[in-house]
Amino acid sequence: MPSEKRDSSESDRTRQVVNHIRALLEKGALRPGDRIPPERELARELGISRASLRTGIGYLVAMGVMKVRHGVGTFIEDGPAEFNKSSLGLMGALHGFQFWQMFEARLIIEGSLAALAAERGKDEHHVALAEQVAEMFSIANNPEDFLKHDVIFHRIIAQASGNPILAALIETINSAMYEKRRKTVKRATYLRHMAEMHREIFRAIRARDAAEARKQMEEHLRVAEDAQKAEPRRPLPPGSFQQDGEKKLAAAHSD
Amino acid sequence: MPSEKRDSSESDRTRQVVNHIRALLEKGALRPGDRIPPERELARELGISRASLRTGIGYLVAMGVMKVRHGVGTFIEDGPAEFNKSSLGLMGALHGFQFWQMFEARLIIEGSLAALAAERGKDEHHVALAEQVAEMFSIANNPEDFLKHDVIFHRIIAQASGNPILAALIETINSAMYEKRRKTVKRATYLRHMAEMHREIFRAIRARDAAEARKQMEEHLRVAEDAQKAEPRRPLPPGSFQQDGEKKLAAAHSD
DNA sequence: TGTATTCTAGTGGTCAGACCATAGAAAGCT
DNA sequence: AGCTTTCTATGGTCTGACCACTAGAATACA
Repeated sequence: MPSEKRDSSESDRTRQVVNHIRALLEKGALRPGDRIPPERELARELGISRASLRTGIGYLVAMGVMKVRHGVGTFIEDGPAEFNKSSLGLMGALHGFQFWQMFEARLIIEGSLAALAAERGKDEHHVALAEQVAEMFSIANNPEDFLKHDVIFHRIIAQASGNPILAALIETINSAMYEKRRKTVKRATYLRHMAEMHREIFRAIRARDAAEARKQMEEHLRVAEDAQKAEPRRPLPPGSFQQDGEKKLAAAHSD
Repeated sequence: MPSEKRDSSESDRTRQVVNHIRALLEKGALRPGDRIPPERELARELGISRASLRTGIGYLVAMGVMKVRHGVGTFIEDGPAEFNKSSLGLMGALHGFQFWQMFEARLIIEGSLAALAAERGKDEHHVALAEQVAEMFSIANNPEDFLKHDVIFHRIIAQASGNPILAALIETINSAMYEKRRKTVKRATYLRHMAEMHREIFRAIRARDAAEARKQMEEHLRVAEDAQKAEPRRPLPPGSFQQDGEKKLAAAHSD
């Protein structure tokens, strides 16, 4: 008999819970924002202990599919698609990610996202982008607020690209970088320049000029990276990535 | 006082466990493949119940940082960096990912990966790639084995790119597609053509021709996608993605 | 002596039930 | 009405017992 593919990382009960939820999601019986039944009740329905149910829920929470609110209930995540915020940080700790690599990944993905958005963006996206750009200009002296609109601007582009998978990936990366960006932008004196760059990106997207959109986005991100680099080098805060770390090729051949 | 950023998805005990492991990873006291102490023992050390410890471990397992082997022990994951295999599938069920979107993401990321590999690849990578290509030619009539070398080939390129973050992302995507590819390749009669395409990619990388490497890779993936599409359309197997699904813009504006 | 079988210690998986902590709703007070 | 207190529902944690799996040791067999 051909043995079934088993992801040995999940035990039977956990798998049972995950499949149950997945089935409900695929059937459309469960949608973002919905609440699932109380643990005691759902455990009884599934015929498993509450502890096992909680293991399965924890698994789904860790993957960014569900969210638990103590004293309130357990819900299907309803924000933009992304992997769990801390996942990249943990993987960084394990595999020695470095910051320039995050910027590189961001440059590649967001560049393509901008190009796709130029090709596929609808009017509603153009409107939303224009609004964010306008906001950036109007409050160009409040770094905190500025960053907020910056994040939304990029998120709309991801949305406009029509590829939610790439959107989820970049959302994960940006989440991991958010704290650092927040500190950087705080002392930024170039917010107006930033706003102008965003406007250029927007114009290219609205003009459906994919190549230009990519170019502007890449330039924008390079400037952002340089600004980051210019930051005073403080000792590594807890949870940051390593400064260096060569990896061996060995693992690549694992069967 | 500025309130601390709290990821409300993790309770205190879970956080405690995750931070403990993270700290050990960052300190280098824990490396890929290492085993952590037995649950009963570690729980006592941390001063928490075994149940809580297990919650934390489950969290780390779900994020692909650890792996549990029943009856043996709990280990730090030692394979290539990637998010949990089922994460993309779950997110797909939740956000309606489609297959063409996976191919598109793959095209973009692997194209860039090939270009980076051309720029940064070392001799050892060239050697390893050549070996895989040779294997592909030699066993071009055994689809199962062929796919194995195909996977390794792409993994080496990711490694050679020098960006483990992008490598982890593509590894996650490829994992999610593996089962489907396995079925496709089974009836493939064009394996020799595939091998030739891989050889072209390899040559471009060895010649350090980034543009050509990207071009060849993209062409290769387009052919692979067409082969996939030519597959007989069977009813959606459990765990697959939806056929269609427009998303609203609303979520993008969430604060 | 070498091999197959059985046993056993170690370790993760599940269960049951109790009690704690939190958030929101309801009731009571002024 | 508006504030405070209490109650209720729901998730969080603990304890300790028992089940299930794995690997290696001990044993039996040839």
